[in-house]
Amino acid sequence: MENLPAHFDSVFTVDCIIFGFDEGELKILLIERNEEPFKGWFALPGYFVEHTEAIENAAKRILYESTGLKDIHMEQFYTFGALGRHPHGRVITVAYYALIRLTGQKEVKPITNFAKQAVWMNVKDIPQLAFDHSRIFRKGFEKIRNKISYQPIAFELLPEKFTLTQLQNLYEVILNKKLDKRNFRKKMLSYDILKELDEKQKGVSYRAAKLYKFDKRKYAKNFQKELSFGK
Amino acid sequence: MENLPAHFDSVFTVDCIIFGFDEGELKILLIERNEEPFKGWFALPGYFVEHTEAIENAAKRILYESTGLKDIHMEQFYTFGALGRHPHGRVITVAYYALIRLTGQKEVKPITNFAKQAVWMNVKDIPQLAFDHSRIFRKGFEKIRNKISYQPIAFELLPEKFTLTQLQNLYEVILNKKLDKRNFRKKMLSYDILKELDEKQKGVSYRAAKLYKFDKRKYAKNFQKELSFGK
DNA sequence: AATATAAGGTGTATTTTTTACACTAAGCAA
DNA sequence: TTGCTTAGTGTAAAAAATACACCTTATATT
Repeated sequence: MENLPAHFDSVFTVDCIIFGFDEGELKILLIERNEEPFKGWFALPGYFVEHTEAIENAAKRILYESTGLKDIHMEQFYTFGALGRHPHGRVITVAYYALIRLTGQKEVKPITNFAKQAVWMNVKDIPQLAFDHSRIFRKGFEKIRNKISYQPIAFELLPEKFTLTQLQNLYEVILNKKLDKRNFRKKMLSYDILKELDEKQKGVSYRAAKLYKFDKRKYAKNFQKELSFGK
Repeated sequence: MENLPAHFDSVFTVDCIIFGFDEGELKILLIERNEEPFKGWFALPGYFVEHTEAIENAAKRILYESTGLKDIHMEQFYTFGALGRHPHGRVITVAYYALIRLTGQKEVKPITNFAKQAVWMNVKDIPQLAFDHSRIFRKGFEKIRNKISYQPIAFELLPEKFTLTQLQNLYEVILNKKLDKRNFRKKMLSYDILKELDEKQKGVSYRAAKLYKFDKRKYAKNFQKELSFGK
């Protein structure tokens, strides 16, 4: 790397908040650290970024190593670079979140590096995390909470076919408030971004609900106009 | 820096989009590069981050060196780390924007490092920039465009005392659309975050308008409730 | 077969918010 | 005094958001 002064080099890492939705609960994947510092603490999955890879690639790699999944919706949301956030020196951390479909997914392949175990933990029960990961988590959670109101990210967390009640539950968990069933359905359907399937829920011991799919084509068509200007 | 593997070190920098509003135009500060690569091109002000400083501090330093200003509203908005974005190797860049009061400000102290000159350029006339700075600019501009609709950032760009017409002009320039005067005033005043002053505009060759101030106290009081939940 | 259980699914009236729209008032300059 | 330029103001209509309760349907239980 000619011309770039080496004394400006910094250590930096990517950390990921991996969200999943299962049994009505929003969860994130945490690893239990096997090494100092913060041995025995829970932490967000993360790792160093190589000299030769793009940041985004590092994020994808971490997701793959934590879950075995590829081609997942990931988004960078903030970069943490305060002094003293890592006990061994200044470390820059670029934080991403990922939204994955937990339902149907069998097992999560746990990380071996630095990790004793990997667990899915309800966002309502997250303990104090290693380093400044509690802060990172709060910031990322806030990000998806804002985003869900104007971008179709909820569908990344649901199975491909879902009921309106499942969709509403997910909104309720992320927004942390109860929503009115009739108003929710009216509004969601008015966006005209769902495809109603000729299919119903199975294996429930009560009246089965209709299944829907997110329709990317309709979404693109109907929200193109969002970009143009009214008066 | 014991314990952290040196081969993960990366070069990284902070770049700033410094926005100013003057004579009805939204402008950013650009420097003309004096050195290769991209000698003679315009670029965002930026510099390497030292080992021993927090990212945010580097951003403040760059702002100070470019404008002589301190205690300015700055916000980090994205980190760029693709391969090939710098011809001499992989460079990570954390991007910030700053909102400053240009009106009343005399001169901008130009950067000497790497810079031939520093100029204020209307956001509508930005040429192709060095490196991937065009992309950084677009992303930052988009950020403030979104943000202005739900956060009181406009006031950072206006003089302390301003007229409603000036405020509306600023919204129009950032949102890139004409707004209705009556509706704009009605809505803005309904937020109850402005203090009407017993003072009028001076030095205009037509009827002088009332001056207003942004009232932080009112803002805090009235938008506390935003955080609580309705049904 | 009848009944109980549990969630699915639906409409309307009210309130609030957003939009569209045009003229008079004030101050300065010629 | 007249002309010019921007300041400042209200109302009606449309659209969006909210509040609210009952019947339907599928399964499980007796």
